[in-house]
Amino acid sequence: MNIGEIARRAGVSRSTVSYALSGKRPVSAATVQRINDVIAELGYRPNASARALAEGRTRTLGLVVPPASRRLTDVQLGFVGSVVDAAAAHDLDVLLSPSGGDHDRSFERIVTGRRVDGVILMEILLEDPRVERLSQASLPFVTIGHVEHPGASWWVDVDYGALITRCVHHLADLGHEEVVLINRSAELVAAGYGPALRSATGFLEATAARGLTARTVCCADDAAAGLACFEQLRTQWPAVTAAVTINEAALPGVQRALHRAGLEVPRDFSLTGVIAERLAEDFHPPLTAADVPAVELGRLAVDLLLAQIADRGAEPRHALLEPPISLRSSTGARRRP
Amino acid sequence: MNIGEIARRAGVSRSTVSYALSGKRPVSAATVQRINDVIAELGYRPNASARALAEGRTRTLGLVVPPASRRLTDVQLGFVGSVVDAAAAHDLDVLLSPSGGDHDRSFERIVTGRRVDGVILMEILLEDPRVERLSQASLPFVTIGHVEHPGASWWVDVDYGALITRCVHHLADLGHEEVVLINRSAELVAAGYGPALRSATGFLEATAARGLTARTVCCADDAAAGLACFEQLRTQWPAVTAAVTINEAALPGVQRALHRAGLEVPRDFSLTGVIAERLAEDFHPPLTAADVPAVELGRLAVDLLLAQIADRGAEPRHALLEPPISLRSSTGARRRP
DNA sequence: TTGTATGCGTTATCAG
DNA sequence: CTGATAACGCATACAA
Repeated sequence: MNIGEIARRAGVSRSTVSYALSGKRPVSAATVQRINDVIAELGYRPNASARALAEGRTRTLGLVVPPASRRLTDVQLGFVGSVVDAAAAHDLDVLLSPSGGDHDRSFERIVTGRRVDGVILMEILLEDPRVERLSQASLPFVTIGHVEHPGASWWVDVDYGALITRCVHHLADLGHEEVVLINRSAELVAAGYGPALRSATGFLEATAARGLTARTVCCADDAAAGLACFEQLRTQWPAVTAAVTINEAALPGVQRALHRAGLEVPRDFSLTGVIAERLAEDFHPPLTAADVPAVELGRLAVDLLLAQIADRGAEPRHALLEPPISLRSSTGARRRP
Repeated sequence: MNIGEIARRAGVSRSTVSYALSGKRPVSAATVQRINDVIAELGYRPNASARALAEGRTRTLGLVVPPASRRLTDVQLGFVGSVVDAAAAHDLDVLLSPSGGDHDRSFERIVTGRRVDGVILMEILLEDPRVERLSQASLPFVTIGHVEHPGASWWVDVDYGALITRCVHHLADLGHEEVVLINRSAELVAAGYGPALRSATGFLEATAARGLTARTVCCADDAAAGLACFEQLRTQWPAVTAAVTINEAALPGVQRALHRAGLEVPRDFSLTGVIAERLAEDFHPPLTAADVPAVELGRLAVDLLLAQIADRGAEPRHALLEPPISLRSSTGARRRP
């Protein structure tokens, strides 16, 4: 079932069928009608590989995701979903590539096999070899997150530093004097994971600026770690009255630790941070937090990538989002002892 | 950068390069060496579209997922991750297609555009038009979940009916006499979602067999619904002392409702069901439940699909998994009033 | 408005 | 062991 067969049955040449389908050349109404009838009857669709070969583009976007072994967070899941949906809205398909670190077969296939017209890279490190690789491959790409020295590259990100700073000011305004940052895991920090490092920096600067005592703790991405982590920090720094966090997966454990310690939020303890909207609302009480606009970021990444593909010489663009903090019910004035 | 360029620089013909790469014809060691040097120097990789066109296969698998608007549950996320990883282990890429219901452009592209060698379909309904569509397209496919009359099709699934039955027997053995099934949403039930319907059937049969009073309630897939749902069922059927659930997303709400009602698990109330392992362990106390082996199901689906692609005339195969119930701490003897 | 011819980059068949 | 050359199915420049 190919274009030749359709042409034969419709009594026209193959190019006429092609042009009738693409509309890139006028075709008489009667001919179009006949062709469409045959196509409808046989359920014909152009072979994607042949079209890609002839056209020089695949109508496919690559999405590089962390391997399944590292569980996806809610925010990451939001990225994937919105990228796929945004691409579908443009009639583009999405090819998934699970990529861990260095020499990844799947990643190499994507980069160098001309399987995709462009790539969206998520969960990158401050120094990420994959960004280098894509640059020299001269394949259009957009990163969700930005490397330390983005130079002339395309990216979208959330300004973790600014958001954490806002959280700290909010707590300071409420009278808190000793606060803790519950960060992502020590491994991620050591590997150079941007959100973790930029949050830490923002936290230290903001607490210094407001004269607060700052504590920082790294916490693995699961509930058990959240529980252990919180209990430890309570015994180590009993004067801490508020926490800022970017660790979504630890929240259920933090919740349990608060309950177990008999702390009521926000009366006895304030909690805020940068968290996916759904999780912030699932918390009890709902978290005052900056909601990561994962869906918007994903859509934006697709938009930028398409702009870059359409005009490969275009000036690099980026977007650094700074969503407002949603005031819910998890922060309050520090209770004087 | 194509195979002709490599051939030219290596001083051989294009076919020799092709055979050196595929190994489908003997090539002298010296020639292979020379070719590999050139390839390494230029970083050449065969064009995937051209190869697919010539070879008649794409080395790509299609994965049909629910659209992002419907949030993925933990179990579904497990499917996606394990399918992608299993495919990568076979050097296959995965093309994602978000597909809601009937005539979906993305789904049609996949099915009829020869973009993939086979398809894995997840979250299907008991009567699913997409299964029909794939059948008549004679494209190899495997479903995660099975339609009502699977006939001669390939699928993998968890035996929800059997697992729920086991949960009921477990509760009956502990002396519970009035139990409730917290099912997925009413919309899913109405649409004919297999796990929801098979769980309901298994629940009713098992409770009848053991002479228990059975209650059933549908609950939307979020924490707020879980909370509302649980409070409602407590007032409506105050004699209920245990619940069975397959609704992961409602669990945080159920947890809060239990706490708010002052019920201690398992002393005052028992809770069990079919739940992703991670969520079962995150619950407080950890849930006695049948862990959905999402990773194994995904891997199995890929294996079956590859078997089908390798031998398209093969006898259809399927796998109905019945994982054991992990005894944790959320079920106990009914407390006599 | 339509038809012919060529190229896209590989694989695979047929000759040597 | 290696080289020409014909598919694969489509898009498009060139002719009419």
